[in-house]
Amino acid sequence: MKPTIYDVAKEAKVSIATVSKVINKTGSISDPTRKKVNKVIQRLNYKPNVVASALTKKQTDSLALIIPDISNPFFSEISRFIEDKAHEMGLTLFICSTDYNEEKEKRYIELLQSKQADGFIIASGFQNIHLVEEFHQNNIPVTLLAQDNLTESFNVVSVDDYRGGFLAINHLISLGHQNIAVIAEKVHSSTLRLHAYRDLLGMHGMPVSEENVIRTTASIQNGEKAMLGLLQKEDRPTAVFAANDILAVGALKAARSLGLEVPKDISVIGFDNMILSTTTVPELTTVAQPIKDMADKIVDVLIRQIKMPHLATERTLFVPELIVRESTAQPPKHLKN
Amino acid sequence: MKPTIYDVAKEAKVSIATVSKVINKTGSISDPTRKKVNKVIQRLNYKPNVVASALTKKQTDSLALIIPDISNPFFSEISRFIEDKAHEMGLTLFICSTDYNEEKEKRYIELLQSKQADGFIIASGFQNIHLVEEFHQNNIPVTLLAQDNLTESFNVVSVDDYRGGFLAINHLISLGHQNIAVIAEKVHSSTLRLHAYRDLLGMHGMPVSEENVIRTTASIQNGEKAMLGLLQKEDRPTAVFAANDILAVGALKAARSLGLEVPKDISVIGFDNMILSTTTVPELTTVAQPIKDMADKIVDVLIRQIKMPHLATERTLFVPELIVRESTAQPPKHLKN
DNA sequence: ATAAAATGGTTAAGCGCTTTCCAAGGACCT
DNA sequence: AGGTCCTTGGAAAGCGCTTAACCATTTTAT
Repeated sequence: MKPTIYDVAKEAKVSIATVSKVINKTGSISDPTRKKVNKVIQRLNYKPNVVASALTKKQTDSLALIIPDISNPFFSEISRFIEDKAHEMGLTLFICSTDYNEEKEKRYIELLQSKQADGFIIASGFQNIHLVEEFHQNNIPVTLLAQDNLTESFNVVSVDDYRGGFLAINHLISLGHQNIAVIAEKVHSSTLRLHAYRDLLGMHGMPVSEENVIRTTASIQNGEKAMLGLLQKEDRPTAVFAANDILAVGALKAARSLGLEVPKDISVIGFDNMILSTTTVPELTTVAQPIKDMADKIVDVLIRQIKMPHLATERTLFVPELIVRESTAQPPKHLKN
Repeated sequence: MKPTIYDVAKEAKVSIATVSKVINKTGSISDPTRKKVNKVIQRLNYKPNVVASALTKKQTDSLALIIPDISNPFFSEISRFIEDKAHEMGLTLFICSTDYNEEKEKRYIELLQSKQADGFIIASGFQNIHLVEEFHQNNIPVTLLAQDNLTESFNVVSVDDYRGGFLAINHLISLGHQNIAVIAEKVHSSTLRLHAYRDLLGMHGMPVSEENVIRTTASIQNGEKAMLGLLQKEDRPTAVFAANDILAVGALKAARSLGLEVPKDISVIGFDNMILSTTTVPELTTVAQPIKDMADKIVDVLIRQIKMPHLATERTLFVPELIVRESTAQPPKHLKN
């Protein structure tokens, strides 16, 4: 049998209270007894049962991270940073992939409530925001990641999506593009990126043709399909802004399959700056999110909320950065006016 | 306050034992009382505290998955399948990234033992196998993933790495390549792939030059660096087998940076068939592991071991498959003999 | 009709910890 | 010498659940 605190206490000839206190460095314990207890702990290879301690402390020192899909590189990269930060703060992480599926969202959230997670991080792409609103009523700490919801007062940390969209479109416009299309996910953050597109085109007196904005879900195939549609149009765009790199990679593939050269014939810009964006040919111009900073911040915010539940909510927006690589250039000459 | 089983019992005017039994569908409870209890559970929005139940049952219904890095696409893809399967079996998963770092390995394993994980999955890339051996002594269920260790009798599920290497090299040889190099990770599975290389070259009477085998760790940069070295040699290989796709992508980049065309000037073959391998130009010829099957199998094996600790250990090797895409071709004419 | 078994539910112990409260003893002061 | 304070450690309650043991009915078998 695994040794328990009782075994340690008996061997060390002290009470279990004392053992508990030396483990947790609480109370006041003299040096000799502390050493004696520690020696026994070593000898028995005793490991405290944190399930038991969680039950008494009503606190599990674990967080839940709810994302659409860990196999999506954007989420796996950010998850990694969140894991590191959480671990650094002495917390463990449950990572759950919900596939943009409300059913799964519900199941996982109930499960993790049962598991007594101390707090929840809900990432972009979460469908049923009502589920999250229930957290508020039950006073469960939540913070939203890259999902800037304005209807309720959640703590959120995100990139400034509008600004990111602005950066991307502005880059294309300043290269001389007049006919710019967008392929965007059907999630809130992409909608914000899209707003920047519309606003900026408006500011430059360019018409926004609805044919030029495609809404889809993130996958290489969908990016490909969307791009194919765009390229078959009569008045084909000279540049496309894909609202994430996955979609952009699909767009690149589509262009290539039609024999079009990027960026000579058409420019493509992505968003997120995932590893993917350096493995393509040409390498992808994109907008980078400071995901490490975001990861650190979100666990800080969540911990703060756990410790001090009644603090004001806070929204943190990080500023994105344009990364110019090889996939954008001036539009083809004959198309310029 | 969150409702407990006592609240439900009081409201339903039954004992907590009865409530427990209807929740767990154990014992024999009449239909009327069951309905009555369930109604109260609904009304109070009661969620059983699984921390408490874990303490009494001495079982947490959770597994630990120890991998080097969740942000590596190979691991994030397979983690996703493992998560799905575990969840399907009613288990949750702790995923931990150890960065090939013995320090972190140790910390995480102790942590997860404290958390009372019911079983452990140790993935390829785990450095300190002694840590795992301790599991055996403590009777903690472990199974090894894609890490075919022969020194101890662990349960393992893996791809047949030797056969995979064989497939890759055989493909290159049958295309006519005589001068084949290898870039391999410094992990056991890659070593097996390397054995196939040596054996096959031997069988065909080709000399194995040690200059042609590079050992490194998995990253795009390392692949690039290794390839650069290979290409600067006098007697440059006409084909290279990268023991995983990450390395292969690096190799592709290196070739391109030197103005070499793949596969016209040099062939590259990868291993793993990650999404990455379809996003490159040219698309990567590679060896696919059936990771979904492997994922399903490994949780089955682990669960079996948890339930029946004294069953014989079992090693399951899945057979890999060659996926021919665009990055391999016959060697350049002037180099053939 | 009576014994045996099945049914439906309760009581109570215990899982391995944390933490509050208390007591004993020593140091220090008046 | 007696009182006060501080330090160190222990006793015991309780966290929310499961489950063995038990009891009282009711059903079934003989």
